[in-house]
Amino acid sequence: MTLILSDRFDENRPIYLQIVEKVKRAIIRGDLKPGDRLPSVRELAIMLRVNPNTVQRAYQELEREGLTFTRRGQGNFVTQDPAVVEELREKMRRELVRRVIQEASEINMSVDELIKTLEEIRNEQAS
Amino acid sequence: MTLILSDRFDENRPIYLQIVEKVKRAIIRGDLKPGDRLPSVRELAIMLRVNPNTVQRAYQELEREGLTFTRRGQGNFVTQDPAVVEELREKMRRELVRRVIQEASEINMSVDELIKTLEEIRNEQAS
DNA sequence: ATTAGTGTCATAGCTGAATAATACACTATG
DNA sequence: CATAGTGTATTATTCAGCTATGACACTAAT
Repeated sequence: MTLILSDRFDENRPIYLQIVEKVKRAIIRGDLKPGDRLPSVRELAIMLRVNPNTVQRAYQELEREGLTFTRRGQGNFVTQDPAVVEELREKMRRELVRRVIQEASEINMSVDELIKTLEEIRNEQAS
Repeated sequence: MTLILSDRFDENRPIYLQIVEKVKRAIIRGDLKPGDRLPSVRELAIMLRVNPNTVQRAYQELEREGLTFTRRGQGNFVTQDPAVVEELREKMRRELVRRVIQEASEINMSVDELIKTLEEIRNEQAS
């Protein structure tokens, strides 16, 4: 299956928004390609152990954002437009970097320190 | 005042937990030092425009975690133990780095790419 | 003693998120 | 046509978070 279902949900954020994020990441990774069909509402509900209504709400939000579209009786599909996917990819990367810098600054951690820590981890992985 | 109050709360996470995080960051930055008195429940409630009960809940959580203590009739204070503060600092730094690596991997962004992006930003700032 | 400022507790009410259980319309397939 | 699998909608219920309000005990200062 294309959607990671391993980890539990964060109890402190709405599940339907976490499903939205999960699908977005799958699209960015290419696990869900343009035109691909998403799991049906009922399928994904079972996989994630949530209510079908919750998945439905997530899918509505994805469609509202233009990332997916619906064919009644058939299912939900990833947008055909690769440009939209690329835009999403860049947006999420920028947002991630922006957030980490912001949060680091709030605990007196400079970009330099951030980089050094990441380099250490990279070098450990290499060994 | 020692606590940043500029930005609004994230509507998707409990306010009391966001207050907990806010206080923790102030402690790590040194804006709140060991032994320092926190704003009173009512004071902070007004500053953050929330209900005093919500601040109270946040303060209870901070005390439960051993970061603050209470003197009835006097207020809440930051723990006297600098080791506890240092431990918190290290924990939050580690957690931040761990999270960014995790989230990056979920959108096919390697540690290398992360570092390169951060370096670009650092160099821009230097100019 | 009185007063003002603390933390603390209790009750009630509101709202959004999530669940549970149905039902209905559409589409493809046999 | 019948069936199974789609999305969609409705209603009811539960729960956590938050607010509003009031009250009480403790502490320090006047």
